[in-house]
Amino acid sequence: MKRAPAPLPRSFYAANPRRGPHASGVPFGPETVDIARDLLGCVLWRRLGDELLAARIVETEAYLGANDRASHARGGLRSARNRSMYLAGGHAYVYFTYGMHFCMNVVTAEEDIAEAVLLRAAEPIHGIETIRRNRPKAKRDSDLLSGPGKLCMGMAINREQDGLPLDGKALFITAREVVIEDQEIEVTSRIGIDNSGEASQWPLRFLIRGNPHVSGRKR
DNA sequence: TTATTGATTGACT
DNA sequence: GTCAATCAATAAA
Repeated sequence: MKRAPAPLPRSFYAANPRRGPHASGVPFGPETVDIARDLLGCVLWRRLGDELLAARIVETEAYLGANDRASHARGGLRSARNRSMYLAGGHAYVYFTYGMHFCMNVVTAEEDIAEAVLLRAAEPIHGIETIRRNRPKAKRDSDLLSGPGKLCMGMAINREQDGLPLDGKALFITAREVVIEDQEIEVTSRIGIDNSGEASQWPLRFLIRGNPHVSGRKR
């Protein structure tokens, strides 16, 4: 069985949302934006019994808590669904949407600050046979994890992983194995949140430029 | 209590 | 390009 590197330390996820304006132009939540960027290239691991699945993160989006109209925590809302968003940085927030899909976030910042990074797409690097079985409708390998719902389906992530720490046995994230230059990172507005006013335009989506495993239709 | 909508995907024209 | 699937969370009444 493949041996995984050590998980990222909890300090990796310790954003400080009160530090001030950010160079991105977003008027708050500076560090969670940086964590969304830094998560590109990091590896998401999932243990299923004896088997380890792994995928390199290639697309993320930052969600900035109470002041972000697109966030499930907009206006400071607390509910049974978004409870995990208020955990300390370094936990998973997994939710169910459209009656059929799960999406996984990496919670950032301190406890009671509901900031998080949505994992939108990844590139399978280990356990790909199992990932293919989990994604029977995928027509090619670059579609196995090329969207937030696909990523959860392929990596067998569901309600049971909501609230888990990201340095645990069943689910964890490890550091980049190669350098990623700033020029390799593309920044856009977020997907699927058109009804969130100005927040719809904020540059909070990060992806590895030209990577075939990102979300969206392919040529 | 009922109605609307969604951090999506996949099939179809 | 359009649209159905499918249901929980949230909003509206």
